[in-house]
Amino acid sequence: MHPVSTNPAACNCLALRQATRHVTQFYDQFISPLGLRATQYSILARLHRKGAMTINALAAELVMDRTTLGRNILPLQRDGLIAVGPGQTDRRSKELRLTRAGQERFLAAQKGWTKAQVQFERTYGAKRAKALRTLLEDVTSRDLAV
Amino acid sequence: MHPVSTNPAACNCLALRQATRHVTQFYDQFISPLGLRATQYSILARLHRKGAMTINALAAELVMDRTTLGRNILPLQRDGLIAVGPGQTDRRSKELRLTRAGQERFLAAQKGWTKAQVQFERTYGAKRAKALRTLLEDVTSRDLAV
DNA sequence: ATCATATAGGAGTATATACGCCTATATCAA
DNA sequence: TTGATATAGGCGTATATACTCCTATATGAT
Repeated sequence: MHPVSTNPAACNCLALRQATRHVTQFYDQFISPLGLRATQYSILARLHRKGAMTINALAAELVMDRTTLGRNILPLQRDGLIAVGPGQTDRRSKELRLTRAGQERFLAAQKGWTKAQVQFERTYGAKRAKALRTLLEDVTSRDLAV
Repeated sequence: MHPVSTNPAACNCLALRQATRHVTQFYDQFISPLGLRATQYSILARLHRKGAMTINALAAELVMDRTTLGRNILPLQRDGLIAVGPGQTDRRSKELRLTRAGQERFLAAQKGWTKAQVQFERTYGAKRAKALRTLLEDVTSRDLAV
């Protein structure tokens, strides 16, 4: 009924990458005028919801390589949106926290995000979007290790 | 029943980006030892299946920005995997084609891709993968323009 | 034929992504 | 206490992504 698809045109990875490029450009139309890229928005959003946390902890939550997050925080730090301090208990770690400016920037960008989300779900269908997120979260949380 | 979700934790864009990072790393484990990244593999695969085409045409097929593809072909060209020549009818365009070395590299990498695809579908479920691809292709082909 | 417009692609710039190797600190066993 | 090991994070390097502005060529109207 559902054999494994080794049809080269049915690459799960390519389908994901194409959809992500397409959707990221759409969301970025709404949030980049407010001074944040998609990745930056997700970083500030997480710090806003969860409070201060270390690079490793935040990278794990965002399903992002530790070193990638290390690069991604640089422009945010440079622009004064996040502050980086030593970890409370572990001197090796760095704690990331939203600054006042970062919180304000995030709240402004959130208005753009909401417009993008609403328009996306109207076009694509809220039911379909929910089904997609469920499948995506299942992929993301699954251990695919070799 | 299915209201538009403006729950900040239910961002369609973030769900896509996280899943793409996760799955790309998995597929890359299989194909990068054979000398290609995921994006590079998709470029060579398309040229192999469709034959020579211009930058604009290939970028459209891969749902990739024209300028992004222009950068992405540089290492492939440098390594002699693709050749870039003038367009047949339009002197403004550049025609991309697989070289012999490119074809061989692709065919070798395809073995790795097949292993990744098979293992992914065994872990995630072939039926679920099919459903995911259908939803993703629907997103990708849809005009989301503001 | 000429000029306005449209299209193909490149260059500069900036961020995003991740691998391998490195240093510093923490932890745990003897 | 000390030595082995594990963990937090940085740095070098390379590719990936896309925006803006630019040049060259093609096309279409007059």
